[in-house]
Amino acid sequence: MPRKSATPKTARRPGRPVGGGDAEVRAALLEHARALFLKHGFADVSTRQVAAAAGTTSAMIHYYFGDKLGLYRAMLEEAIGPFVASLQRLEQAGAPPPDLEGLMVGYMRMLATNPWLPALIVHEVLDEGGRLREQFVEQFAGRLAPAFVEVLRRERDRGALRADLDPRLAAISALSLCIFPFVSLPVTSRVLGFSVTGQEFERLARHTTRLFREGVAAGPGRQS
Amino acid sequence: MPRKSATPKTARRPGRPVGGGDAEVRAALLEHARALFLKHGFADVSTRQVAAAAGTTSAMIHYYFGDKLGLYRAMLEEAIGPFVASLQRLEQAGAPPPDLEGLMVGYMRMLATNPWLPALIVHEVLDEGGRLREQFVEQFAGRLAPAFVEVLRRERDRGALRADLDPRLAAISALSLCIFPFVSLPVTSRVLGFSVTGQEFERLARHTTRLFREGVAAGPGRQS
DNA sequence: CGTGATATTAATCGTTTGATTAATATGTCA
DNA sequence: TGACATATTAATCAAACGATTAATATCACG
Repeated sequence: MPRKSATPKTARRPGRPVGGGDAEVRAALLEHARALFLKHGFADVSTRQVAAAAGTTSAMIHYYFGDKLGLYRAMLEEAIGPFVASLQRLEQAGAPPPDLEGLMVGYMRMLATNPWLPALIVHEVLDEGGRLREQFVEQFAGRLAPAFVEVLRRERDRGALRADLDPRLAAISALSLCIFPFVSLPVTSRVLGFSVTGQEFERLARHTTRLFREGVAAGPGRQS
Repeated sequence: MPRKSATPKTARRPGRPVGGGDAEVRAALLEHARALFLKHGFADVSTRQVAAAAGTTSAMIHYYFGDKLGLYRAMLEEAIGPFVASLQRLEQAGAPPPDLEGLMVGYMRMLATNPWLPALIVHEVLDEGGRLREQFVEQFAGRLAPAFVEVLRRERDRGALRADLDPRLAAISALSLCIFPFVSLPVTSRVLGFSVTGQEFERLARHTTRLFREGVAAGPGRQS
């Protein structure tokens, strides 16, 4: 016998819920949007999927963010916001000239601490036609990369680096050494058993900075 | 006055076309599928788009390849086939132990010569949940990476490399130095004015191999 | 208390997508 | 020359998608 209006199971009727005044639905949407969009890409994830993961309906996306792209933008803003802010803070604080090793290790630690960052870089920066690539490049790569070049040029002119070193190429090499081990982790963890957790991260960081300075060759001199 | 059945413009009626016996429609589909899928990703490109670019209809995709995924698989097969074949040829040919520099430069030249390869790597290998990632990893990264490790281990035991060098980490560094400059080219070309055409490629190759051997530090000894 | 702002569900709309089919025209070969 | 294989277009289908709306329930405040 079907009851009139009291559906007994989890089915809920429309209407504002009782408890929370805090925007927990909005936060849940952002959280699951980050997890899903960064894992599978923007086009591969539907608004219904995100809403279901967050325990709500796709209409809430329209309510809080306007549309799917609005949710994506808000998610990215929240994700890279802290990094852009800390970058600005560094620039304004009189720019205490950072040392090479500190810069590299700091950058790597940032990638290791936020495991979703490499995926974001792949989807947003490396991927052709990544949404918001413009913004990401301007606010992030466009400032970090020239800073790297400047540090290298200064160290070279100071005599600490080879005189014939091209700072631009060296910056690209440094960024490659710092970033690629993390964005390629899904592959290297399988084909090489690689990992970057805790102790292994320290080994990677030491190895990378030393390789950049000294290379892999044996002995103090050069060979052949 | 609308004519009865003779639509005068380019509109064509069904039926087998007159000339070609060669499968030029199939080839055109593969060609434009590669361009579009590698540029925008599998999910972002519709079968209608590919068909229109190839000057035909989406029914031809069904006719020649079964479905969208079949077209994608065939495109990838055609794209990476030559590389897998040459890899097998190298393995079977008694494995003439390759030198480090040759391996690195050869790998980089491969990326420079086929400009769509970096995009393929981003979409298929680095991207979480990339279709055919399994196959690509097994046939490509899963063979190239261990080969790299083996070469490094041999050179280290031979005394050419530092005794305390971890071959696994060194292999990851070498791959980073070789691959990342190419996959990050869409970014570095904008923020650093970087390029890898002709003469610039030679400079990059020389710089990279030398940095891997000797590092960036000045002088023959070490510092601090 | 009651009225408007807020938050939520369920239902639905129009579009696009991948896939398929019927019709049609050419090639091939006995 | 007729019959079957091949290749193509146009039309269409069901499903999924993004987006929107109407209904509904609670909250905040006078």
